[in-house]
Amino acid sequence: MSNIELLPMAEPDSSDVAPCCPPLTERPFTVEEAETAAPMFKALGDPVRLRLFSAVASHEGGEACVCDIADVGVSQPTVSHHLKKLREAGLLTSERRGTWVYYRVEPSVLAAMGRLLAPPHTS
Amino acid sequence: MSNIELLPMAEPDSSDVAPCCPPLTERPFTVEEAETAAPMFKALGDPVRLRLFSAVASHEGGEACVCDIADVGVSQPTVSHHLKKLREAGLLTSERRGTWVYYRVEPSVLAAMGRLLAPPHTS
DNA sequence: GCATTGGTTCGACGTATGTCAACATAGATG
DNA sequence: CATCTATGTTGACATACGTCGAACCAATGC
Repeated sequence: MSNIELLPMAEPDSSDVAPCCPPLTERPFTVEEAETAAPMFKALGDPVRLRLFSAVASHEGGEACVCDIADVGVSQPTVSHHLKKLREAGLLTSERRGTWVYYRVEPSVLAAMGRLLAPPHTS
Repeated sequence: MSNIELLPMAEPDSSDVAPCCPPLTERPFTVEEAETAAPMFKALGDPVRLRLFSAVASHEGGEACVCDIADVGVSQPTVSHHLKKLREAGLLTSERRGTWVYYRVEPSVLAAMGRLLAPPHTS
């Protein structure tokens, strides 16, 4: 049911993060809105990055070690490069724990992008 | 009132667009899924294109004349170039009616992209 | 300390991209 | 037909991007 809000909510802004822009269909984007939102789409606009992001997002707990997702057909420096791009776009965060580096998705960003693409009321 | 499908449908591949992929968080994308979905994100990954797309999508009836949306700060050939990119990505369709050319959004694509970004079940 | 494994950073290279000015095309209008 | 307006296309240019190998840091184990 609607037990989605029962989480401790450690980060107080984790529910309304990235109120960057209204749905694309609501009104024409301003220059600022476009320059804020476009980098997120751009980051997902490469097949390798999309696979890396999907691999992290679909992994247990939305978190994955680089070693678990690095098999995407390009060299390891290239994987690192793409993960950095995803980090810079705000879609992923990274953390080193001992030997390995773990990447996790920023759930609020996913929700915000989904809201951007919400279809208009097809009444 | 569901007369949306009464159009002649000149291009046969414009109707079944984008049952392309599951949500990004469901499982790691395959190479094919990534190469299908990435171009759509890529097309929205430029600020000018994002503004053009939003301008069309938010216009009355999801349709707009080029002359109504061309004021985005770049030259007219550049606008035309970006609209072509959005067309090639399957996000927009164009149609000439008399003097003006009208662009409209492909609603199914919007829905498909929104589904891609659906957040995981936080149960 | 030294070797090993995991991951990032650094150059370098070829290709793609965004942009414009100039030209071309399509309808409308005289 | 001539001309004007609205879009699209072409060619050129600077910049950004994706990719790799090599060099470099970070933790672990000998």
